[in-house]
Amino acid sequence: MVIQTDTYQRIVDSAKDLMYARSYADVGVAAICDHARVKKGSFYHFFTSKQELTLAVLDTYYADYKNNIINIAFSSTLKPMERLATFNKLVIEFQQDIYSQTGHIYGCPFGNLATEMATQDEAIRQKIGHLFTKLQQLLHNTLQEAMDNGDIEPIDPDATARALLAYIEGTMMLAKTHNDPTVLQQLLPAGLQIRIPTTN
Amino acid sequence: MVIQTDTYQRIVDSAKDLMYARSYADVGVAAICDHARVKKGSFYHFFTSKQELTLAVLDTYYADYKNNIINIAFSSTLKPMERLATFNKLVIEFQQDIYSQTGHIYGCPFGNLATEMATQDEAIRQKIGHLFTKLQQLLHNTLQEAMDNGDIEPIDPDATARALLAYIEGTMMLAKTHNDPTVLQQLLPAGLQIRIPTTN
DNA sequence: GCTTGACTTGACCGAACGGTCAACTATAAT
DNA sequence: ATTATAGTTGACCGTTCGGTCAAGTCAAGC
Repeated sequence: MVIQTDTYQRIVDSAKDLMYARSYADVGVAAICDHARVKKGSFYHFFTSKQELTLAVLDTYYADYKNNIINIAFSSTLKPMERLATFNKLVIEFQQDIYSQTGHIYGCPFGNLATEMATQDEAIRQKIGHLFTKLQQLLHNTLQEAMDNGDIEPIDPDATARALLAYIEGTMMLAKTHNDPTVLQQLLPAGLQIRIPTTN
Repeated sequence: MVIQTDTYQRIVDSAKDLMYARSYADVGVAAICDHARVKKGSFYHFFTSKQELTLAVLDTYYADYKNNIINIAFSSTLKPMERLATFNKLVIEFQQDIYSQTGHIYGCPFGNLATEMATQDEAIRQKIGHLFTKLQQLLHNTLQEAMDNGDIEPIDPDATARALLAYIEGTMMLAKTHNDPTVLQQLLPAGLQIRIPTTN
């Protein structure tokens, strides 16, 4: 027999929205079930635990992120450094939209969950670690291409990619803390200037 | 009558340690009371709510931070950019110590709490926002002094200070997510190269 | 020595937590 | 038409949550 209902996805989608708006701990299984119009017993037919759901939520976060931001910004029709600028633009627009609708800056869904759960749940921490590594590789490849094209001076592309990721995440966190989208507008574009030179 | 016991401080200290190691939501009032060897009724003699305690905890976080890191690194006996390098060194040592003792990178106590609570609790969000602003001003003054001394080229000291703070916080978050102190060693020193030029 | 008020104690509250389960319905495959 | 199983339902579990409260202890101030 094949899957025949959309219950699984409704649960994941509800959890994704609720946990992003609030936090892992603040969103209970009951609240997720209510939002998804699903009974708790049905929830535990699809998931063995809240943790397992959260791992599935992370996949959906990433799929959304890839469809709505990565695939557009990191298009091969753009020059490498233009991709990074487009990425910044899309991130700012996304956060600005949420801010207009909710009055709150939500920040990065991966960063939020990692910060809350890293010392508590090893599986969740590792999963987010892998996702960050994938983002880092994307930035690395882009910087490498910019170097190869002579668009930027020679740098350490790996260290610079990690630094850029750290800068993006830190900017998101500051914007969330100040609940102010202009923080993103003022800081994110400057990230393109970050360079870590090769150490010889 | 004057305060005659150390109960208040035992509660704050316990909450500080537990919340830093775990999270706001994962540390209940009962756990804090157990750790502080205090009964719950006594807790509510000193605090009207868990939120009020958390605001007090933030003050203690900051006092510790100032005593152990800021006052040492930002000593006027050091040249401006040396202060930032010393700050990096002390932060790395602090996180490395915790990692050696617990096997976990805890990250920044302010960033952790802000990320978890910013959309949930306005008072906590604002308090951390103010603390970040204070740190930003410290960085600003240091960069300004470096500029005035001619140690660095002219930049936008305010934007650069905010960018540096974002970079530090993002680095802490990545190190926590990868649970790896070497992330700090590799990334933090490069933060001193961050420059945001003045926009004319 | 008595009063005052800071502090402590332990029992208690309703609500919410994550999770379980037996019974039931509906549907796909034979 | 029957069977097997995917999916649903609602009641229920023990535990913990943040918070309350009446009663009691204890020491400082008069």
